[in-house]
Amino acid sequence: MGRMRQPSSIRTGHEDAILAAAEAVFAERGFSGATTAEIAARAGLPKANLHYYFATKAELYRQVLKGVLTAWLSAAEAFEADAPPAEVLGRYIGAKMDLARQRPQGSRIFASEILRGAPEIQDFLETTLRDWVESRGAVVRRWIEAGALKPVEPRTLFFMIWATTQHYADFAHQIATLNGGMALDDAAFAEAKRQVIAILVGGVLAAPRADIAPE
Amino acid sequence: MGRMRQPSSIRTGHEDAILAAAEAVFAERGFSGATTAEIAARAGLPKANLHYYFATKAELYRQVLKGVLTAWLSAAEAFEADAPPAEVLGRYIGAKMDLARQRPQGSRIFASEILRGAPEIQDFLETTLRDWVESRGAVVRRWIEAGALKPVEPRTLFFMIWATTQHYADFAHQIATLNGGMALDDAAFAEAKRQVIAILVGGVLAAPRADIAPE
DNA sequence: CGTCATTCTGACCGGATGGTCAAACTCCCG
DNA sequence: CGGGAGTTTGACCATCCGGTCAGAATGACG
Repeated sequence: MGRMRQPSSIRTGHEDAILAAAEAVFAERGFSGATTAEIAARAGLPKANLHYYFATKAELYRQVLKGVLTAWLSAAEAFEADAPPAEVLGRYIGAKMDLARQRPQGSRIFASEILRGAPEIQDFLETTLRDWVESRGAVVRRWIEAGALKPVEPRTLFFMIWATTQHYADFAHQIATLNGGMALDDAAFAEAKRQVIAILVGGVLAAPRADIAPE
Repeated sequence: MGRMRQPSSIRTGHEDAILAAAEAVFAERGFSGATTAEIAARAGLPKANLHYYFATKAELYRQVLKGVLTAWLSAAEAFEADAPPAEVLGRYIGAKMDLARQRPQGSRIFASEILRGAPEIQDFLETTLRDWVESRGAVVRRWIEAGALKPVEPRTLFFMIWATTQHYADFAHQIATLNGGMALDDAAFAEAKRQVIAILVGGVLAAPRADIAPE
């Protein structure tokens, strides 16, 4: 509506509509199953118009993925702050659970992309993500050395966190089916979030007293 | 080779070859991305011959899925035996980790199917799986009442187990990339398996002494 | 060896889909 | 009001892909 300068408001408006529609369709159908015709229809535009803004389906897909990774990086920041391990981990897991709840489509696109062998985001995995794992892994190792955590390979812990939190987005259909056919309501999800945090954090936190630790 | 009676050996032989090729291709490309031509080529047969044994791509896909679910049910049996919770859970998680290691393709096809909204296995989810969750959920609840487990919603526990174990199959590419570009070797996987079991079981087992349980 | 069922396969077809294009339309600015 | 940049769109095209089919090859059996 308002008049913008450089990128005409009509342009960004339509681009955003297309990106939103594309995110939904890619999440539902996967890259191969998605059609530009359906994306265009859901964005309320003729197909030719979509191709005016995004030359190819692959290019559009890449733009969508970029948005997804940006959101992921935001949640990843919850791992900052030097606080007690239980607090940092709990906050991080909570942030990832919230992301799975609020933007499940992004998680699904990411999962689908990895399943295909990450043809479009291999670079992200090898640079940004690898660096992230290395730096936070060092933090985890420090906690272990300080006796605050059980001795675990940091990556194993990250994988468990990612797997569990993203499961609530990627497998939401299965979860809903096992919930009587209805998606978890806010209360049920909040409770699941609490329990996931409790189990994971409780699972890696060093036992309160070493002398009674089992095994 | 040998002469069989009812199903000619040539028939079952080719069917098996096609099913194996199909499992690989469906896992790599998803249902939409897979082509009958590639499946046939990988099975060493002309495309028309594939369609002689399996009328449609969807029919072939269903057959592959059936095999996947059968394998899943086998692993699910590890939840039997009335033994201490830690043992039963550990054995079950271990079985699922082994399955993820040995038949990652099956897990990927399942994941891809759920992502699409389970168009082909909705029935399985609503019957077999729902029953399984209900019966084992009852077991978990009994453990909780007996004070052996922390009070958790059984489904939350199952989701965490499924998510984590299947992650090692579904996200193997990401794991490999974060492992320096190489898949986990047997030793690394065995160690991961041990830690996953320790964290999950340790996370739900009731604290050794209630009087020092946090929170 | 003759006959019939099964298996094999190259050639083909129709529909779907990603992408193109030229002609129109809109809007801004001088 | 004139004109050019930016935007819109129906019509169109080439390719890919699932699936068909007729006829040939193969094998089983009396």
